[in-house]
Amino acid sequence: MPIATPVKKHVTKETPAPERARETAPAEKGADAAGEADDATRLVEAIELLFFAYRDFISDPDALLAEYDFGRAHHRVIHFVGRNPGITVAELLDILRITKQSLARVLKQLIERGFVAQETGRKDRRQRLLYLTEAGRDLNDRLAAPQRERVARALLEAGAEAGSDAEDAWRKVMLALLNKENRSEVEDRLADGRDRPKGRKP
Amino acid sequence: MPIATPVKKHVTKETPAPERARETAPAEKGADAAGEADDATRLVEAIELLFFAYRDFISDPDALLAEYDFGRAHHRVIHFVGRNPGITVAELLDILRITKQSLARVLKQLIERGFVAQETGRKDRRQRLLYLTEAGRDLNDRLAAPQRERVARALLEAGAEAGSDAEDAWRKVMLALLNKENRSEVEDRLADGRDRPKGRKP
DNA sequence: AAAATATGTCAATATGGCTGACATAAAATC
DNA sequence: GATTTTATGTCAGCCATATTGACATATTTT
Repeated sequence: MPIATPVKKHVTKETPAPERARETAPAEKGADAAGEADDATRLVEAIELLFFAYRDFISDPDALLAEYDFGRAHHRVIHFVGRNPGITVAELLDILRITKQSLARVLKQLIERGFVAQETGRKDRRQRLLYLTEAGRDLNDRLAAPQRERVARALLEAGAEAGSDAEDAWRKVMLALLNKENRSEVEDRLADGRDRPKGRKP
Repeated sequence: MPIATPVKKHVTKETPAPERARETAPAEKGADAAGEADDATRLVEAIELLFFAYRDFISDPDALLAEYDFGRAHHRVIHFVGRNPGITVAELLDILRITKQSLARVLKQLIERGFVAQETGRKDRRQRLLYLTEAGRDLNDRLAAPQRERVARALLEAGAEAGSDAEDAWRKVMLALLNKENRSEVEDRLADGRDRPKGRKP
């Protein structure tokens, strides 16, 4: 599917800005003779913004993961277990949208190497509740650091330009991009209603 | 690497909202006793927003691609060739951040099946300039449609809530999320300075 | 003439998805 | 209490898409 960023194994490259001199691009889309951005163009640009932002965004922790011989799959698990201590396997699968067989592989490695711990559920002893170990929390933090910095910087930069509620506007748009069925799931853990309890429904 | 969404081959599943009743999540992060979102939490939430928004966003065209037996890689190529008619292989590689061997495979298929056409560069005859064929433009459009709709809807919803410059703020943040080296590259094709010519430097 | 560049291609490998089938333990239901 | 359902784990194989390294070709630059 669409415009999902690839993985890039050994963080190499860094090409030095290509010449970009198009010859004769046949038909420059639609109505932008002088300086009008028609809706279609604006929307396609938004699509690309998502692509590029995400591409750069997820490029941050790669080097670190490589040191551990982990991949993005491991990162995702670590992140969401870190965010939802005691999450069940089923819930994790629901977030990640992968099969249990796929999850099993990375989860097994994470457990073997001591980043994730399991615990039998007390109410339902079939369940395996997942937690980060000390090492797991540590790695999680080191992985998140560059991403947090990136977001913080971006919000600052943009906020300075666009008004201090830029962050709020950004969040609202991002949230509105979700499938409706996922809104509440995500909203639950979000700051929108700061008072709401996070990740549980007692 | 981190929190990049998986591919989901045969668009199945759709789990019916799990129970989500955590037992005793040990330590609920940091300082949110009552209703305070510390910076770290806000930033982590932003990270997740990017993950979830992107996950849903790229899920749109999957069904369509499957009809053609294409994957996300094909979509990416079609999109960027469509946006940059006459783009060279090297430029495309630079955008996609993959190796030429990886590109070669999907590009070959797209050419064989008549969605992309090559043309020898006139100034530099080593170059292969890439264009979408009629069929390619058509597919590109059909792929983009649900994504455009999604973005349009999101901007509307959020704009209604957050003021009409929500779009502007959103774009500024998204752009600020990019690596500095990529800013100008991306800005070039963006609406920020509506007057600037797109994708060329004559 | 030699070197650098743009592209293509062969071959091997890894990651992380997928499917299907089956196994176990615990809970829920009849 | 027996049966069925649920949560999880696991084996085995497949596929898409990425990687690396090496090398070939045509063309442009030096």
